[in-house]
Amino acid sequence: MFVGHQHDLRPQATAHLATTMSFLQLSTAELEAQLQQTLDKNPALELVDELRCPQCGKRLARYPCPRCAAPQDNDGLVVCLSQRTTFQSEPRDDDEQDFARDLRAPDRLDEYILQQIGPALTFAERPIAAYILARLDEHGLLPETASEIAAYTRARLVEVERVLSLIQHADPPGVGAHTPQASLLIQLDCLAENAAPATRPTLALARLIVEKHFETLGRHDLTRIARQLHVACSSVEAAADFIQRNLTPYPTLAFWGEGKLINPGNEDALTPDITISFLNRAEQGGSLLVEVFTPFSGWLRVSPELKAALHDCASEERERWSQAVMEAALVTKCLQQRNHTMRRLMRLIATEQRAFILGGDGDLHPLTRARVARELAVHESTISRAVAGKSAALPDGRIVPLSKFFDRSLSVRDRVRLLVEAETRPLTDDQISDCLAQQGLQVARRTVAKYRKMLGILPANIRARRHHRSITFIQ
DNA sequence: CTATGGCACGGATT
DNA sequence: AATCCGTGCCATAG
Repeated sequence: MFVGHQHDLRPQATAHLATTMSFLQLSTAELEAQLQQTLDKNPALELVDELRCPQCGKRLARYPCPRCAAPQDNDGLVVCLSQRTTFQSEPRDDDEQDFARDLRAPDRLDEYILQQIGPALTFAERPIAAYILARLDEHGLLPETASEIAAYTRARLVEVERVLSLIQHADPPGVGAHTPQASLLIQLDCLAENAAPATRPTLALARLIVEKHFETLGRHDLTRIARQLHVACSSVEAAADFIQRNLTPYPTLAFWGEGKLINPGNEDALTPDITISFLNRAEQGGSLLVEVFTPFSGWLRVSPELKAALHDCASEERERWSQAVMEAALVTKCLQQRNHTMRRLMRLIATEQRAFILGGDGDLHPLTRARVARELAVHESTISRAVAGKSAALPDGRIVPLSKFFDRSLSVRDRVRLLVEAETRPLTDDQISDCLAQQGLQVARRTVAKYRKMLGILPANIRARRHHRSITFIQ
């Protein structure tokens, strides 16, 4: 979602401003499209593999030429498109969070599922599957009904239902269900296929409870269920415990483990605009290499030939070409600006959030765009634009949107997650709040509740025991 | 009475 | 100026 390229020729001042701004907020892919378009249309702008100094003729790795006096008149007409910024970040004295973090599981849920069901799909069913997967919410549930999907994809209901069934029975079982209840039922069915005979009765009872007494189960009124089903209370308890232990109302959580949510609408997490890696093998403690991706490699410049030829041509032509040259100069200048800003921004982020880059969510320091803007002496909106819609690949393979570096509460959320993971008996929101206070974090009870919800953790009275990270086979 | 979730307000952030 | 976020208050369920 970017502002369309202006085909008309505006007064320079506005055009400059507009281009600088819009370039900055473009992701690499979007920038590539824009640039390609401009390259095709504007003969004054050219892309060259290597650049030679107009004075000494030497091949340049930097512009302007470090040896010769910089050609002042050409200033701003050339931009290098291979960006590499390296720097040392301060060695840290305190913590020793140097243990290896486990590497990430597969990245995208929709791809993962598509991989599984792909072979079973007919050609016509593929778009339906793609649509459904795109519409999953962050818990892996499907807000729309099958008939709505059918209407939207102009497919027959039976086809949609078939695809839906495939998705629901693919690996994180229960994905694509309409409600948590439906999801649980599907998960139970999947479990039933491999169930050992001994667990069959429990399984059957669990299914019955979920199907007919879901509401009551939610209130944890087990005795009532037992009474209505004419079953022993202990059996109901066993079934409830089984459900608690092996199922999750949020299928993706089971799959992604501890609270790593994916955002299906956010495809820019796939193609990072920036990579951060270790400069040498010296792993921790060394410097970080930050690399800002650019659409093309090489140099972008205003064609010197065309510029020279400007003088001797008809005045009518000259008008148009001079416009073209100016636009080309503008584009390169803006690109320089963009690169400069991105480089400075990333340097700051990488030093400031070194702990987070090396470690995990809990190590994120609070950082605001406003502060970055102040330190870099640019306007706040500049930082906003620079951050918007871009993502960075971290040394350990995580791909995070740049906005994550500015998440105010990520580290606290992580603390909450750890607390709940380590709990022996369910902690109430108030207790969690107290624990946090002991760690020096003053967080209101109400806020803990919000974080809990964000993490997909059920309220204390519902989660009797720790929940498992994935559905395991029963023996 | 306790634990939560909903609504909404104020201040910070973008 | 618009939006986001933490939080307090209140209703509700157990």
